[in-house]
Amino acid sequence: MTKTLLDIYNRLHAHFGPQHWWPAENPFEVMIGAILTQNTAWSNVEKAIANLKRRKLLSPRKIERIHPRTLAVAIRPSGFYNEKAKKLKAFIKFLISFTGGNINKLRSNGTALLRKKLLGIKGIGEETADSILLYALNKPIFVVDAYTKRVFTRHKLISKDAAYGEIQRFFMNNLPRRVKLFNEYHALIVEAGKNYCKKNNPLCKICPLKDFKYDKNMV
DNA sequence: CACCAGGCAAGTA
DNA sequence: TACTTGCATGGT
Repeated sequence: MTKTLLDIYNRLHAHFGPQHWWPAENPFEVMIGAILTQNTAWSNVEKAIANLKRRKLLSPRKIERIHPRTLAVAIRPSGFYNEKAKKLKAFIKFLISFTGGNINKLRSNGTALLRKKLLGIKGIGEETADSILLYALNKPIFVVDAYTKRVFTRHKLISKDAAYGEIQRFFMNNLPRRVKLFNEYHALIVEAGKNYCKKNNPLCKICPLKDFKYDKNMV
């Protein structure tokens, strides 16, 4: 039952190799990056993060105190900077009120509670919440994004109109609940989506999943 | 020039 | 509920 999704994972991993996500120095940086990368190329997020580091702003207390306009200027390269400045402030406000900015204390809470809390913050939706849970807090939850939907729809493994939660359950119900696996799998899907499952290229000849024989009853 | 990128919330019908 | 639109930079 869990065999086929694992087979796809193995195929992708053999092709692309380990992805080393999330590229950041610490969990706090992961959380900031998760917000900054919303609908934005990662290369632009890197510039914004570098600006924050250069200005010594990459800490809960600094972002708590800084004026939104100043914060917006620093994160400008990541786009939607006024919106994202608000989002960062809202997230930090939650973080400080909830655990005083202590990440370990944050991590000591259950996944379901944390997810609910994160979704209550203006600017954090399901993907961002799950990215924070998995990549910053090491919680076993599967991250779904546009690539996940595109790749698995193209390969006819999920329906076109599947909601976020359905797709997430599809993976979580059919894979061993391991943080490392969820981490690597999502990153590999992103890599596959970037490289192969593009628009105008649905039948890519070198797609690593091209000749993959899947079982219709895999789930 | 157009299109896209590791989304989300608010508005409309 | 199911679309649509605003938000914005930087790479191809």
